[in-house]
Amino acid sequence: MKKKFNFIENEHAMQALWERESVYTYHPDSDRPIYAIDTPPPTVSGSLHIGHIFSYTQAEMIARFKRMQGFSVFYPFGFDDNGLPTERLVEKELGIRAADMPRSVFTKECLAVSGKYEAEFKALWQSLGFSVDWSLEYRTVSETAQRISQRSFLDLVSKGKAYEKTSPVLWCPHCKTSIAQAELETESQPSQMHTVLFECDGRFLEVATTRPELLYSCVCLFVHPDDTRFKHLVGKTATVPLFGRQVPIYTDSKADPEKGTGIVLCATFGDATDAEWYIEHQLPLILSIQPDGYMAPDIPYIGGMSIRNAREQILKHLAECGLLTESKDILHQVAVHDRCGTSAEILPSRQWYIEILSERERLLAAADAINWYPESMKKRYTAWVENLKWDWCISRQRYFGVPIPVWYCETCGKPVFPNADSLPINPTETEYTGTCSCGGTTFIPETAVFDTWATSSVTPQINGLWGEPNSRDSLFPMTLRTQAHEIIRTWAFYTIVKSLYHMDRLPWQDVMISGFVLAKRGEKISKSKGNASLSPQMLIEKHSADAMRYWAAGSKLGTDTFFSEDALDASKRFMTKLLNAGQFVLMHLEDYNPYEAESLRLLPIDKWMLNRIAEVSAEAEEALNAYETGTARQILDAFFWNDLCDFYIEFVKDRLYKPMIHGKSERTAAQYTLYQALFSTLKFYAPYTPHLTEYFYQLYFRQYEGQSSIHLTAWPERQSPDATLLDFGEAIKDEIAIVRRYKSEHQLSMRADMPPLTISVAPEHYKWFWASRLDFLACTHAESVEFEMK
RNA sequence: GGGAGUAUAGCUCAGCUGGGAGAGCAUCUGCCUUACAAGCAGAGGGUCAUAGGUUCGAGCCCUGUUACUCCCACCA
Repeated sequence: MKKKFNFIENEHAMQALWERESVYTYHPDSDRPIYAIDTPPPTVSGSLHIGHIFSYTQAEMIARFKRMQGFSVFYPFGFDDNGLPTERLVEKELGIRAADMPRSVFTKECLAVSGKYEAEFKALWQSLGFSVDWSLEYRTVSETAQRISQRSFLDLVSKGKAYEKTSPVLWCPHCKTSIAQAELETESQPSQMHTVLFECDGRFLEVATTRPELLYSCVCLFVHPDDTRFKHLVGKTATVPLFGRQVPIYTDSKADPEKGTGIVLCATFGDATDAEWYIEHQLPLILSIQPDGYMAPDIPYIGGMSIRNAREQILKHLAECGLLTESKDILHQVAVHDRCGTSAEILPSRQWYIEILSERERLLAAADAINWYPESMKKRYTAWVENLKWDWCISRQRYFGVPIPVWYCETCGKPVFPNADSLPINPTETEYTGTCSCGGTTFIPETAVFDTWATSSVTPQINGLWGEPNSRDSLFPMTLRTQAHEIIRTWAFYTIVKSLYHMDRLPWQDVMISGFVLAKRGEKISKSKGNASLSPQMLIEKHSADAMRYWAAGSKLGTDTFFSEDALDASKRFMTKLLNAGQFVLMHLEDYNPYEAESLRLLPIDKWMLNRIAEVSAEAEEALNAYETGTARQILDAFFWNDLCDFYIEFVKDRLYKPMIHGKSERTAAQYTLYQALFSTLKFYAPYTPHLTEYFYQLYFRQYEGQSSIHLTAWPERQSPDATLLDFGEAIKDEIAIVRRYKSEHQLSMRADMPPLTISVAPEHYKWFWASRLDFLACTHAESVEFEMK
């Protein structure tokens, strides 16, 4: 009895083999063309989920394919383990708060926790059989990455692209840090629209607001310049309810006559428009909300309260004074911080920015110079760039991150920067020893850190060790960036910005954008939403890595998909089929030696099979060159299942078993063809199911083919196939199908005898049919067969 | 409100530059066929969301409509 094949044990064995033989090591001195992949370093913010497998596996298959195409593949892996996401993970996991301890202590905890998760991540990728060269692994918190990140910053400062200013900035009161426009998410929340009464010329003005707690910060009212209802008010002043202050009434075209009462109050700051007005109309600054999310202590009625309490309290007072005329329930779209879900506020503070608004045209042109796969993803990028409203704020008032290498002169406030050779540097730990241009010698260190994107946007430079003594300049520009579509506006965008500024060139040639795995209609699987019930580790242990990979390759690039365990049945079915087919072929190759190639006399059907391989190779290659793993898999599945298993093997089976009838050299011809067919099939599927294909390679093909792994062999030749021969194959398949249908319809066994057959064939196929008659008879169990020309 | 995507068999989806409507799963009917019953051979099943248009010809191109999804904007 044959022992049942254990796919999972085989996977462990093959992974050990790959490591032992350093199959995936990148050879910088190779004379092959380089194919460099800018792999996404997953954010260390929790465990990985099925969506990661989906998108990373699609990219991994490309790495394997490109290797077989003859490229020297640079396939690194990294972890993005600094910044707010990691902080939040650590705070949650350890039950601590960064603010409660010295930064050095907290940093130590972060390194430990992220290190633990990274080991988990790495184990997962390895258990999926990723062909990564792990010696190229990087962490964005590593010294080298920090040095490159700081070098990036200093380069931008020197080029005038990075600047600091005090101005209204998006602020998360929960995380107590500035945030970037890209970090906002919109959330629907129930709220109320309140109408409050201002007073002007002894009459009441109705003004609608959703944020009455900001009345204290009201600095003016706006009406639309064309709004005739309020023309008489323009230029006058109104009295803020409860607080009694006089504020001017101005016009601005952004005041929408249709919204609210047509009169809008401007507070510093209720929303982004307020911030714009503040700058455009040079309004005074009256702050209500503090960085910690509480109201300033000196505000009457609501000082020191939380925003929520302040709102209730102020409404109570307004109502008591008869200054509140209406409160209407509405569903409100609120901008929240994507990491914590807290409503973002706008506060003035000193932050560092990277200039992007002024370079819009250049950033748009960059999109045209990059190949987007699928093409439509480019529009997401251009739409984002066209709608930018703020320069990119890169500073964060947080703890665990790359320090911003800046001190400020105590005398004049001017920023000063470290020497390039002192990087990485932490200004809170190292004093600035120079002298300011104003003569000042005392300096205050910047305590903020870079946003995580400020560092992850230089992954091409980190991979290429930009500016380091051992830099790998030959990697630029990288060939391929792979990522999911949700971070086009962040990671892809910021990476392009940085490469253009630093090197005046694009970071990569191609971008491959994968879709998401959705849990149910429209819902994204993510750890924060708690629906990642199926852990990748468990699925791999239960179903095998190859099964997961085969599934991940199934959908069209860029489109979202659903996952259910049932979908893995198709994977298992395929793997069993490949296992059986492989074992069958090898059984018949036991007495075959490819080196003893006597003068081969291939039958037409054998030649057809070889031509089909060439054809399939070309078609699949074309799909894979466009990063369409799903399309390629369909082509391969049709070939393997229909042409090889159901047709060719059945057709030549008798020849293999009965050389006394068919002839010895005819049997060898079938063996030769099966050798080529199985080997090619294994190569075709090597990117998809690397473990199972490697199994057969090691078991049999390695002794003849030389390479230590199937993954170092070349993609099957794609010499142009003979079209007439391909037609002949289809014709003979049709004839076999007719016989099979006849038997099926008459409820006969496939081995049931058939009466004499007469087949009419195309003249150009006649001699090939004739040469195939013995195979044909055996396959159909017909008593005899005649071929006549059509 | 702006942009993008999707709509094809009961389910999940593929259909490239316009000419045959397809695959897997599910259902049904057969078949123990010296690799595989986790298989094989078949069958049924679709007005290709909808209304128009272009064309000799439209799932595919154009316009409108509807539904769903995603991204962005919208906090008066």
